[in-house]
Amino acid sequence: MPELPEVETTRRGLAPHLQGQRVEAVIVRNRALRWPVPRDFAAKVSGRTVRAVERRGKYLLIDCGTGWIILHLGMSGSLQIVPKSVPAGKHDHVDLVLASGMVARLTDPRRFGAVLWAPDDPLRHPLLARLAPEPLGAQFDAAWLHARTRGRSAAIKTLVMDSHVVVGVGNIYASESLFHAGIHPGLAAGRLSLVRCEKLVFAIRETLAAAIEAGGSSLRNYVGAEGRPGEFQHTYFVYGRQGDLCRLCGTAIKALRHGQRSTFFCPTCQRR
DNA sequence: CGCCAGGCCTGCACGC
DNA sequence: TGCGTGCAGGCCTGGC
Repeated sequence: MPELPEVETTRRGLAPHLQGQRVEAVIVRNRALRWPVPRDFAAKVSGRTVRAVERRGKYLLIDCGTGWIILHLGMSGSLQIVPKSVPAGKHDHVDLVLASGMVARLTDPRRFGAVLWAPDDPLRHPLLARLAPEPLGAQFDAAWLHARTRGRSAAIKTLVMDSHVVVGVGNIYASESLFHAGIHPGLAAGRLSLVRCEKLVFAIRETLAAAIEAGGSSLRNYVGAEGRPGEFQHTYFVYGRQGDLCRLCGTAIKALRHGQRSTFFCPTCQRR
């Protein structure tokens, strides 16, 4: 589910409720996430006051002063702020009970998400240490994308989703960005010219920024921290639109598979 | 029943 | 030898 825009939407919704709040208690109902929630997680976090809620790629980072919570929403996760009187449901695995009387509650039916503890700089954690630049940051530019794709024969779609090339772009926004850049998803990445790298970088930034603006996309069960669904899915040009007509040229949208993931594109607007 | 689903790690065989 | 690459598999539940 959540790609960068959904994670950023969650971060923005969460931050005002968490910042400066003391975590009175931590309830772990199910440790069996993507990786087990550390046994001492509750002990590490209880009693700490949250300094900041940050994000790196699709990871949420909660600064507890004495260490950081590293949180990933996986495929089906969401993190919501609710009053602590709200009873926990079947898929509510972790609660941070706040002094304010609210809880930050992690819900994740498929349990592909993660809740980890980093005693120091979370950016040095093995999962984060080798991540590519942020797509909305200055480091991610045409020169970077061009350099990272030289000599690569894999489809550009695959590389756009590779966190060593750029972080945060998942299956939906990869298809959408390539559409906006006019690039065929199956193009061998190494054949992308610098000018087209420029277009793709621009398209990725614009697509993600617009999605954040819309509060992310809601497919199935995604909701932001305040429980509001995102609206960006109404703006899709290609994702999930196989057989529907291209909003720009009227050609039927086609589907492909790259690395077991479905890809959608307009055969007229997108060229190799 | 089988297949699909927004993520991401590991491991394998293969070809250069 | 060591990459890059495309797979399959794993972690899970739920909807069609």
